[in-house]
Amino acid sequence: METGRSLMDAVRERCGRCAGRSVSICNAIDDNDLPVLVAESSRVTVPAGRCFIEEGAPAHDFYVLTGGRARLFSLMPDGRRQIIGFAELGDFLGLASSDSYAFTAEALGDVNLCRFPHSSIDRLVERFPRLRCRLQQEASGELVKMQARLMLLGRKTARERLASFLVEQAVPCCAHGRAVKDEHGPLTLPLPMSRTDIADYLGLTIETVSRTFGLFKKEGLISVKGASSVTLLAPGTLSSIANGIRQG
Amino acid sequence: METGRSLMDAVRERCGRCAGRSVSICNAIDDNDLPVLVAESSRVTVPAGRCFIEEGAPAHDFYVLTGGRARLFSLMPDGRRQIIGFAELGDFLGLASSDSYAFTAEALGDVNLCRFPHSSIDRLVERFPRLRCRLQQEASGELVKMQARLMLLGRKTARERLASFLVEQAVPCCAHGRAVKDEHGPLTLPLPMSRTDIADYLGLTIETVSRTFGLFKKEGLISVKGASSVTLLAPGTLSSIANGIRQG
DNA sequence: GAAATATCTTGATATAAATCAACATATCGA
DNA sequence: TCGATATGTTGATTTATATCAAGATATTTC
Repeated sequence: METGRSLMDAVRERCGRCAGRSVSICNAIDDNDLPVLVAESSRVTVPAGRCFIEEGAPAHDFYVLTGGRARLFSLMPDGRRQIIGFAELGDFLGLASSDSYAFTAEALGDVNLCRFPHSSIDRLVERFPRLRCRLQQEASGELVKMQARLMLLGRKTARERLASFLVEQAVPCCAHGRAVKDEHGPLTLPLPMSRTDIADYLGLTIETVSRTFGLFKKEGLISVKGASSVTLLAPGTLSSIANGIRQG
Repeated sequence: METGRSLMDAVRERCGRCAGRSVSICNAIDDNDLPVLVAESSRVTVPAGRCFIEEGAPAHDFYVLTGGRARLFSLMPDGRRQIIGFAELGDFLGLASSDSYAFTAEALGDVNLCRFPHSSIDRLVERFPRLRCRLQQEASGELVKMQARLMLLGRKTARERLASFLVEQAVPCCAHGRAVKDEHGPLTLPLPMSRTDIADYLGLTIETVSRTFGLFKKEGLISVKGASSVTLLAPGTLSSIANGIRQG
């Protein structure tokens, strides 16, 4: 059974070591069934700055992000940009599309992906009904996040927006399920995106973002190392600011 | 077969005459199978101003809106409100929730609904696999709309927001699939929501909404009858403004 | 490792939209 | 039908954030 053996090797290589295995939609599929997953998908590597989904282009594939981070955004004709989200490990991309993609996805650093053609997802879903539920769950979670972002963009102040952003970035760094509180002590986060990205994510200008970082620093809420790393010194206070409970 | 006959009568009563039948998720189910749908759901009538979904409450049910309109919103602790959307005929409510609802739903006028407990949807989906696709499609469409709303709230001016709102309200009034253009001539829309609702939907204040209505009126883009009805005199121009192509 | 370039921060000023305030119109209840 | 209440409009002023403009750090390139 040479074929069987080498297939298992391929699977071990692809899914066995995949960092996204347990957090992505792939966790709806048993280890035993991984060969099917491998057969229906292909691995893609995208260098920093390259787009792998283009707004308006025909939507043929879904992607699972298995390494690195990406910015998702739309543009207005005059170049105004709104960043929809920062995709991270395990995120499923391409749900928000009918015939064509509703956003562009661009690698922040180097990015690893698994590409699933729509037809592959159809076959997988047919074979593993649990996957359908998992996709549904993914869509629901995405919708809930979107609603929170509407509140942020429609009704929050610049301070509240930046605080919300920092707390949101901290969530994956925290123990699962726990809220962000002061008691957890300082929390250091990487910020792989530029200030411009943060501004376009929060509906602000780069200057306002920079100034607000400055204020938080002065107030002892954060400390900054070289613009691409922050330490939350008072995560709970930031969380209160984010929710409009406390103003500073 | 008296039972059979009366059941068919009940079905004819409930789904046969339902205005939402062809636009809601129910269109994934054949006429022959409607009795199952009737058995798994119940009709609900909600008087004007009453909430039928409460943000944070445990999410037990989905709803299909079959008459009237509803405002969906979240609140911040200090009362700031963001309207997530205005639900209309055929809309499927409750997808954006995990254990608890992510928004409150409040009847604008009197509202008719079909309530589907989660368990009923599970059974229906098991029995009619096409329904799963339809739900997926519903979620995708919702996500695409949400992304457009992020751009609106994050990057558009007051003029662009109101123009976007008016064009959006016009879509269900247009022939299906056609874009809103000037050639279609004047388009009269009911506006069942208050100015405050519109403001909270667009991330503006009531005064700014009112002033922008005033400007559009003066510029001959719209005419207004008693605050709850607008006529779009130049739908195409409004559409250009909405997309930031033209500023006035 | 120094120059060149890009990114970020900080300051001065402008402005779109918010807030405060008065008035007008519509809706409702007796 | 009329007064009372809610809702919407318009005007004057304030303010949070954008814009304009330098300067300061990073980062990259040779």
